[in-house]
Amino acid sequence: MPRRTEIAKLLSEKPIGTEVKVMGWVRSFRARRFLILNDGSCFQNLQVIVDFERFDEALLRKIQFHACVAVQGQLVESQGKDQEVELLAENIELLGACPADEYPLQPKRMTMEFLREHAHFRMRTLTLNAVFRMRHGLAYAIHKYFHDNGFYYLHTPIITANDAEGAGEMFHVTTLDLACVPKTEDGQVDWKQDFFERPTNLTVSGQLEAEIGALALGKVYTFGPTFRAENSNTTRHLAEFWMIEPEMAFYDIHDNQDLAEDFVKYLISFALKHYPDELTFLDQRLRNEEQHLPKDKRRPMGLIEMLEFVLAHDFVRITYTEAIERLRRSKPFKKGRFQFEPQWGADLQAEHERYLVEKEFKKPVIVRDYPQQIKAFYMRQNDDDQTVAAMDVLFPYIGEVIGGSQREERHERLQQRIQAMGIPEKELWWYLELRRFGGCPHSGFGLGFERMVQFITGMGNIRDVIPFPRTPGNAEF
RNA sequence: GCCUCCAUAGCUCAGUUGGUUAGAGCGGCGGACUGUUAAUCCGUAGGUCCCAGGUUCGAGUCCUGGUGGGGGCGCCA
Repeated sequence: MPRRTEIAKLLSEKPIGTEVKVMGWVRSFRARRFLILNDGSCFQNLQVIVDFERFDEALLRKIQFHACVAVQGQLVESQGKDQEVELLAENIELLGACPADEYPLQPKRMTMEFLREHAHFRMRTLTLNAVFRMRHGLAYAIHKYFHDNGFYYLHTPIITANDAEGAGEMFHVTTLDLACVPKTEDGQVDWKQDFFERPTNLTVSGQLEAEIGALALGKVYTFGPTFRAENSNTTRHLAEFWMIEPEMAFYDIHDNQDLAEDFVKYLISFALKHYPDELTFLDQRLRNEEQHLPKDKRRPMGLIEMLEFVLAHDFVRITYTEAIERLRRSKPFKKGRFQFEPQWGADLQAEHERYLVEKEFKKPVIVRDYPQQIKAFYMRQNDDDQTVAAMDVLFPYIGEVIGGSQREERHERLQQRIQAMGIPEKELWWYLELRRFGGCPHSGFGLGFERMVQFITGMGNIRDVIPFPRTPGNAEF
């Protein structure tokens, strides 16, 4: 009895004439003769030829959609045209039945909304299968890119007492009994009795801690879960998402932009090179989806074509001030099509970003030097005293994929900003000390992992590129 | 948080100005078929029309409230 072989190995090595054993889930069983198996080792399936007269009728009946079977037999050259090799079944064993009259999934098109309600089965579908293989590949590519470029992977804390980052609403972390919260004499919550003896939260960013790393190791990056308790209901937001945050000593805002562009392009080229089967499928899927849309709502390019296009062109780099000028000269503004007026001092709205990326330049755009009043306290003030060295990388369809900045390394300036913005200075004592003791110019950015996966897979909703999405009111799986 | 749309068979949907017994395709189940690739063909079962209330002679259809979900905006990554 041969040992089990993974389908990926059979399809790449094609040991024709040998006796093999595979295990996998049934994708389809046509004419009681053609059994299509997938074992997750690759996106491709293996076709098994079943001579039904040689097998027990009761067994054949149980070979249903997504049932799990083990098949032993000889690998031969295929007579059909869509595969090179196939397996002639000599022995079939049912590992796990999947009664079709009760199983919610069906071998047909299902909506993403329906699949989300069956999240424990959904990655068995072709689309989610392709997405999560890609997600893995990109996670690997991220580590590889940074490792190959001399970065160190820094693990920043998930539980933090830092309340000053200002990146968003936070989830509280406590072991206190919520039904009976201990109070101090003046009626406040007595945090001294909590686990950490102070209020703590789930992190909204590892950036401030990454800066500690950068000022010792030179180039570091974080890659971990991040939490935002915002009541955001969009196709681009999650309450729990994964963020990549490189932080580099001696990098200014231009070095930062160079890195961001090179990094993102590396991820795209990695996907194109290593996941052609998945991308071809996702490309076709997107075409099929868009057939239901009116022509003007469809994407101008297919998925793969768009990825190649992004790789082939330099990202546009403009200042915020220039972006506002261009927006005010634009057709949609003159025709009153914008809901919000582009105005110096106000943040760019989603409609403005979309116009710049999809209409004006038709490629990714990096906007830098934003007004300081709309950006975070730690961003470095420019010499004009009005703007800060912030940058956002804007992509078609998903908008802001990266936000970053050169950090304010001058102690007095940073302290002034913290005071001006009313942030409790006491909590940031260690952050300020980084500027007093051996500080240096440094920069970094945050990339939303799921948004990148969304862009590369063409998925419209961010909930379909993370296995177990956390959104307001939803934590079932 | 704001705005908006949707909820009919297991799934995707149709259902006319309110009218009698609620439909299709796919899937399921039963059968035929030994080279299929979304197989095909024949047959068959399957419904609390999301929930509660209201208008009406009569509600899947209209109104109010609720629940669940989608999309847009804001916040951001």
